[in-house]
Amino acid sequence: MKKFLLVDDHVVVRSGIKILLSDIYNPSEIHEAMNGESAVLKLKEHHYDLIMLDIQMPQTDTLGLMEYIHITYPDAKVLMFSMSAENIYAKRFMKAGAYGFISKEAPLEEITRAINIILRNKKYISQTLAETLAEDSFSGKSGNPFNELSPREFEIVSLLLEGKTVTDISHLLHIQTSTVGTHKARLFEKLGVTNLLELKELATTYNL
Amino acid sequence: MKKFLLVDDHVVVRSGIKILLSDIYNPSEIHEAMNGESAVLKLKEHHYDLIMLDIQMPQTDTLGLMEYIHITYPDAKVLMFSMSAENIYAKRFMKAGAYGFISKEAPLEEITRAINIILRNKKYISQTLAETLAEDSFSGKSGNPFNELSPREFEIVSLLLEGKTVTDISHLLHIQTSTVGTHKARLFEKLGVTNLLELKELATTYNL
DNA sequence: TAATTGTGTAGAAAATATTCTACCTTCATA
DNA sequence: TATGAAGGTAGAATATTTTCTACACAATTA
Repeated sequence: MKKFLLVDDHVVVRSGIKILLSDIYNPSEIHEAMNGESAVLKLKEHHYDLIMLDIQMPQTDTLGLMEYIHITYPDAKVLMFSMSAENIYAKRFMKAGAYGFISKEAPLEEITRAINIILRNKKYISQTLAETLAEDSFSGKSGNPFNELSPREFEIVSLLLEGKTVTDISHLLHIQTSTVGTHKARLFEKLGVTNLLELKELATTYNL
Repeated sequence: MKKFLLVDDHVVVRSGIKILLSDIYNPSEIHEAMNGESAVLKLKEHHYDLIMLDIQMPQTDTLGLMEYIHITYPDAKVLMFSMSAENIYAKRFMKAGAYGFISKEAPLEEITRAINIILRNKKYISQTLAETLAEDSFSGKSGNPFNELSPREFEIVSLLLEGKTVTDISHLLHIQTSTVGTHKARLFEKLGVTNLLELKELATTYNL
């Protein structure tokens, strides 16, 4: 009897994963959370064999949540779910302790495979992610300038790309606007851009 | 016995909607398509009571698909599905003949309501969309929102899209920054955007 | 013709963003 | 173990942007 936790803000996505899971593991117990807060509460009360976590949720700092889970429950196995194709986020989440990263666009069999692998206590690495990782491991140069960013800078660049302002971000992250400003300036410098539109363009070419 | 067509590239989303639909209408026949091409083929062979169409699919021009469906099957009822919240595209899809537009973030009841309303041959308009539409319906506006701009506003929007700042523009045009600010605010209002990134996106969809 | 609407323009005040400097930590390494 | 680099944080001073209000001048319309 496996116990799962689904964290996703879309009711249709949760339903979809739910039937997928109950197709593979029957019987199984499946809990749902539609945001980080409720996920944290669930985790306090239950032990799960697998946590499936959507990386895009409004009002939720998913990377932070992933880190929290990893620190608080080092044995927890988290499979990150992304709406967009395999992207630059994958590596960061893996570094933060995720057991796997998969796109919702992936075929059913691959999702199933990922889940099975993780339940056998191994990390799931997709083909494309494996290639990216391999590429970086020689050549300290990653080719992708976004990888030069520190975790905090990356967090901020993501928010900036969502159209958030410096003030928005300072509230979201509970830090001063000057701090956000500093990060922003440093990351613009690292990426070699001078304004938001250039940043956007750069992000697009690296499909972030 | 209702017949549905789901067009979405995500297997989990399709599954989710599927159980939602079969909860509401039982028995029902539900077909799936994971891209525009396969949707077109399905439409040639079947008549559907409702088509649910995701607006975000890679390699698919969804607005074009919507127009095609509307022209080819004028009686077809299409409910657009968007991953993001109610957005600037809604209006354009409605104009292209959609029967409704709903965010996947919407609560289950609202999705259900939308489907029911459309099956009763009425268009489903969300509260927020209704407000936007009501506003324009007075002015017989053209398809391209950029045409609503005054010459000066258009001049400024172009410079903004080149990455120029308000100050840059005030120098270029020999006017005060507050003047540029006023134009900028008015044009954001007219275009229904709230930040530069949204403006950029809108401009891109109209390949400006 | 009088009233209204759309445009282009700013001044002033308020809100935001940027810059500069600086202080901790942590971590790698000479 | 001392040294220095990298990262996260701000305070303060500046600079820029936004907002609000207002006014003039068409063009349009009642």
